[in-house]
Amino acid sequence: MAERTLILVDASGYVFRTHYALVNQGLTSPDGQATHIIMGVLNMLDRLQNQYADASIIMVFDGKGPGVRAEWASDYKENRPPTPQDIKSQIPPLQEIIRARGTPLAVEENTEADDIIATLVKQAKQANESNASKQSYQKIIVASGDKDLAQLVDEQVSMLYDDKNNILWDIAGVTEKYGVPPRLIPDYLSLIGDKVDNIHGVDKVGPKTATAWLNEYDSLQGVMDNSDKIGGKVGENLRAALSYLPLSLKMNTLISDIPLSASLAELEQKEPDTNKLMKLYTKFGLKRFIKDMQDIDVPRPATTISSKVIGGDNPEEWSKMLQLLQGQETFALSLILSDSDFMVAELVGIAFAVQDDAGFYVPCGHDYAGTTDQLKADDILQDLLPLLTAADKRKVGHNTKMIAHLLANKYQVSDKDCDAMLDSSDDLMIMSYVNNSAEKHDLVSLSAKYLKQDKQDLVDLTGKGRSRIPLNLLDIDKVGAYAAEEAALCFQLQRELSSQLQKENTLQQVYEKIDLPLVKLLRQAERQGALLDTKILANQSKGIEAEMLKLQQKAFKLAGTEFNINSPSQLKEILYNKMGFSTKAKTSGGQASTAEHVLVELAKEHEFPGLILEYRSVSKLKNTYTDALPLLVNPDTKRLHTSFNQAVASTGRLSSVNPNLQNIPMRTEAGRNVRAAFTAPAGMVIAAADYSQVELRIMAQLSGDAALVEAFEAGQDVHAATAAEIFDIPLDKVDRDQRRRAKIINFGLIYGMGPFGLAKQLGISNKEGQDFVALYFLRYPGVLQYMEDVRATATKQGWAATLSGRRVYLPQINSDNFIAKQAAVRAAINAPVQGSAADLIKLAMIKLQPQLKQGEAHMILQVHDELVFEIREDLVDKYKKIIKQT
DNA sequence: GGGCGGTTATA
DNA sequence: GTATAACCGCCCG
Repeated sequence: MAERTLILVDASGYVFRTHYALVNQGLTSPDGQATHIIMGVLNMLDRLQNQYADASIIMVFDGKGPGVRAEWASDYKENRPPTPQDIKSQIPPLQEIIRARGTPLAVEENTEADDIIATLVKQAKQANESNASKQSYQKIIVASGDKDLAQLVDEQVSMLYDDKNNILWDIAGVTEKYGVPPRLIPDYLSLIGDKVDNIHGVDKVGPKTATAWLNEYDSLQGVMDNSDKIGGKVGENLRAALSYLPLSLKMNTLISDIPLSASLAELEQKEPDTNKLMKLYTKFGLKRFIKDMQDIDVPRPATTISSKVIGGDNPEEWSKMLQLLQGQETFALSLILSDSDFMVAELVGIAFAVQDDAGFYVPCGHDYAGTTDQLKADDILQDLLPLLTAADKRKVGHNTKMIAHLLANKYQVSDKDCDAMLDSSDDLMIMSYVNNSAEKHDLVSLSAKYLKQDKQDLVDLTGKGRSRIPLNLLDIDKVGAYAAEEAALCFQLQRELSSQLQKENTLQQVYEKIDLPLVKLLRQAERQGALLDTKILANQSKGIEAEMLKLQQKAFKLAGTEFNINSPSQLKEILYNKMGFSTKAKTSGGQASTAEHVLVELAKEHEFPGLILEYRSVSKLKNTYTDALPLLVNPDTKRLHTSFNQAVASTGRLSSVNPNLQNIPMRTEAGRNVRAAFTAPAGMVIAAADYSQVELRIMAQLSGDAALVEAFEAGQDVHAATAAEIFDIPLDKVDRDQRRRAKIINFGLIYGMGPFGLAKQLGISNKEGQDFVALYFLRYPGVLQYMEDVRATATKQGWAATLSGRRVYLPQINSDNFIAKQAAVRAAINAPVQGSAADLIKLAMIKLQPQLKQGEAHMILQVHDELVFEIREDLVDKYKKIIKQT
């Protein structure tokens, strides 16, 4: 059992105490709201957390509402003056801040903090006695200046009466202070009474008399029983009070069995929500707390790069900076953005470098209390735009598409200016990708690889997950040092990567003629976005939900038990242990697989696996598409903006994220309904153009195989032609199954499939598979030759090349691990095919874009061999020709 | 919350 | 038997 200290803070008590202590300090937030209580209580909390570093601290507040004592005595607290507005207004934000700090907070409606504390004390003691409890409390401390709470003190519980001077009372301490032990505190208070709370005591009895009586007769009951022995006026008063003293005692006794909405075990310190916290601190002008949060020790390698922050209080510096940039042929820039989503991001600051060892940072969007003066983003960009768009000035950035998005989205920079900027920029991410797509392209990796420099990592600055602090809330100097370093490293990297590309002319060409010019088209397509009919999808979701429920119920019935149908591991248990199906395949983890192809097999013997397949298919549709896509529609543009990643796919393909619009369903009827939700605005239509059999055509081109080339040149159905060849029959005698099998071979070919895989796919024996492949290569000897060539050169060089000269490196092709090596060989065979097709469509996009007039036709998506456009209805024929021709 | 395995959507 | 992205469950810290 873990042992620690539990501190229960009478937060409401502190609220009142700090109010009267600090009310004259005039502390306010930027918008004039009083903050002295927030400040005072947080200071107290910080003190406690520092002093009791390992303690569990719970902040306990009074809840709204009259509470049970008002039922017992209708005049309870009647003499209290109304709570000052200054106090009332600070409690909700204070509680919000405490919650954001992750510090547990206990508050219950119609309940006083004292009673909650008494209840928690009781729970803590029970935990200490229980063997089942995971947590025990070595010490229980009640932090309060309120004498009521002194009654809780015993061998396990002490009371922190004054946290500043660390005055901690045990039983002896309480006894010394009040003259009676803690257990008699309610009795003591009842005799004295409380004018303000309207708890009636005995007239003329104060602390002295109360102490004396209690020491004589041991308890209030004892005093009452002996009331006739007490003479004089106080004796009379005591006898007069006998009727109501039991009620007073009840009022003064804390209640320790309050039903709590969160038990002690649930009141745990959590990770702070730093983002929210920074916002709250900023809102209330709590500068010290902001500084504390920003004061993160960033592990920094010794850097030789100097940084300078250009503030808004010094416009001449900015002018000098601009002049400096004007005099340069090349400058690097690094943008600090508020968000990774290009549709949302705003500029926080911008860094420049014109030399290897220095950078400048111009902050403009830091947004916390206590920032130094900043220039305005609009002014900076207005001054900068001529430089950014100047054709004779080379800009260097990392992920320049993002930079252009920001300018276009938030700072009204025109498409023309964005294009002009991108046309005169180098993108280090793209340069690295062209140089070697198999490596990483982030600046930390590039700095390490090309410059042997240890670049500061962004997460060291911001933290991650819930504790991440957005860059606009981070200290200007810290972000400035980071951004300036980044800009200087970009400046250096451009030189290194340029010379790297120049060593290989074909790579230089791929960069200049394909991947770099593509950046601006992708930005436009992403910005244009796709229009989505969310009503259609919402309807589908509803239908699917009902269907899922039905399928699930049926499946439970057949299985004879309920289980999580989404869990492969639970399904595996049901299928193979409970229901007795035989396992057909294993997962990579060695477990019995429940993958689609397995369930298809099992579905032949029983209804159950088919139900699972059906359920999976519809739940995939719902979770990934019909439910998820509408959530990603941008509220401003009402469109779906994917982001094309130009530097992840090893072969040169693009990929699409947030959302992935390259895997919208197509094959099944229900899936195609998702496609139907992609629409065009009035007067426009969606149009798609795709290459026919592009990869096989490229295989024909690469191999020069006579039969394959001829099939395409004659305009034949290539799968039928292949069937005719290998089954040795006339083209017009090929049946459906023969065509199907030929198609499988053709595709397998592109993927570097061997006889074994083919046999499995076609459901034939390994021997038949071998015969098939042999026969294929007999008919297409050029293809065989090509594959052997690729295998040999890839093994020798470590890479394979596409038609445009793009390289696909295969790090594992000389691996000692046979499996890994074989996989690399297959990738080597596929890479020129897939990669050349990627080059081809990229070139087509670049050629096409200038022919698409604004407002008439827009490219909105690329799906590997397909381009999707939005075209004005009346111009479809015109653009159809242009697109097809191009 | 992060990472990974399993599964499934696309070309 | 190539290339991707996203979702869910599950385990870990």
